[in-house]
Amino acid sequence: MLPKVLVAAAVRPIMLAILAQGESYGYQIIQRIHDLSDGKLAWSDGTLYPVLHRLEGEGLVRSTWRMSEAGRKRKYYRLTHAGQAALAQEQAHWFDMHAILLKLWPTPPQLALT
Amino acid sequence: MLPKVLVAAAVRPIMLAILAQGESYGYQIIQRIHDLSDGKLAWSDGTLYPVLHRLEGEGLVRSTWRMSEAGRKRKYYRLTHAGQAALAQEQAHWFDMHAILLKLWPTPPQLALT
DNA sequence: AACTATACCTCGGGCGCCGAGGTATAGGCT
DNA sequence: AGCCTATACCTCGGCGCCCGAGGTATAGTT
Repeated sequence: MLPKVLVAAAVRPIMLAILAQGESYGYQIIQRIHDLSDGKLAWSDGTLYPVLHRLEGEGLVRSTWRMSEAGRKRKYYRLTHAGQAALAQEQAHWFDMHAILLKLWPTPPQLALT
Repeated sequence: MLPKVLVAAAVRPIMLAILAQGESYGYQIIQRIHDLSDGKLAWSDGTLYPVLHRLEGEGLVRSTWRMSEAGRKRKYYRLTHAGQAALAQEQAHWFDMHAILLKLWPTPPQLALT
C-alpha cells in the first residue's frame, strides 16, 4: 500500500489527467484508477467525491447529470479550459519534484528488497 | 511554489536520502535542500525538526550532540540500517506512483506554459 | 424478498506541514 | 557595552485533506 501522503499528492494530477482523456463519472473513475495502477490505488468513493466537488468549485471541471442506457442517473464530469491549464501545472510541479529526487538518488529505482 | 501536498509527500524520502549521503544536522539539511532544489524548496525549521524527531522515534535515524569548530552545539543525525531500508521503500513507492502518472501523461514533461 | 452491483452523497477522525513564537550562543559593528 | 545578524535548537496550534463509516436510491439476479 502506497503511503497516504504520496496518494494525497497524486490525487489531483491523476483526476485531472483522467478527465483530460474524456468525460467520465465517479464509479468509472475509481475503476479506471484501479486498473491503471494494477490495484496499487484502490480509492473509495468517500475519497473521490469530495475531490470532484472541490475541483468543480475551483472551476477546473464541470458536471452534468445524464442517464445511462441501464436507466441509472450518472453525473458526468469533464475538464474545463482552466482544468487543462491546471493539469499542465500539476505535471510541471511533479516533474520539478521528480528532478530533485533524482539528484538525490544516484542509483535508479533500487529494485526489490521487498 | 510547489503544492503543499506534494512537498509533504517528498519530505521523508528527501530527508532520508540526504542523510544517506552522510550525517548532517538541522540547519545544514535545510540549506542543502534549498541549494539542491534551486530554491524551489525552502523549508522552515518548524517543518524540519518535527520530521527529524519522528524519524528518530521510528528508529530510522539516530542523533548525537557534538560541538562545531565555532563552538556551537549541533545535533548530528545519521541513518540507521532500518533507515536505509525505509529509504529504499520510499524510492520504490515514488517510482510506482511515477509510473502510474506517466501512463496517464502520454506527452512527457509538457514544458513551459508558465 | 433478499442480495448484489451500481451510483450518488456527507460527516468526523486523524495525520502532518508550517507559520509564529521562544531560547541560546558567536561574532561583528558602532 | 549595546545591538544586530547568523547559527542552532525547540514547541504549539491551525488548517487542509484523505478515507472509513454510514446513508439513500435504482436495476437486475437469485
